[in-house]
Amino acid sequence: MSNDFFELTYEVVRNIPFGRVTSYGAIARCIGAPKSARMVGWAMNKAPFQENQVPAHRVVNAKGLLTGKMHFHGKSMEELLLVEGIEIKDNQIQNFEQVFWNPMEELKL
DNA sequence: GAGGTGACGACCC
DNA sequence: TGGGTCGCCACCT
Repeated sequence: MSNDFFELTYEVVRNIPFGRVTSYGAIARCIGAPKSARMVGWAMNKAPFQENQVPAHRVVNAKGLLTGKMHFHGKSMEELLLVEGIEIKDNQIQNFEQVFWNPMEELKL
């Protein structure tokens, strides 16, 4: 199943707990494709098209920067993350390490 | 059918 | 320490 990559990506993102965020690279590495971080981003692009809702707003780059907020229509990632209690300043997550959620640690695949 | 792009990351200089 | 470049693979033109 070549689509396992996307499936796993969506599943991992879906498992992100409330008030936590993660990075594309972390997910990519968790599914066994550390060099395909970009694919994770592309998967996020396809996420809204999936029937299963994917909290893509909880996924940011390794720096905690909301690079993909422009792709969101309607409410901004900032707003969604702010509701979860995550502080955002200048499109960057404050206390990134604090709110960062490592799929490897929690999922332990 | 081929080339270029992209919600990134890591390596090199 | 910081900036620039390459890699990666699917989707779009």
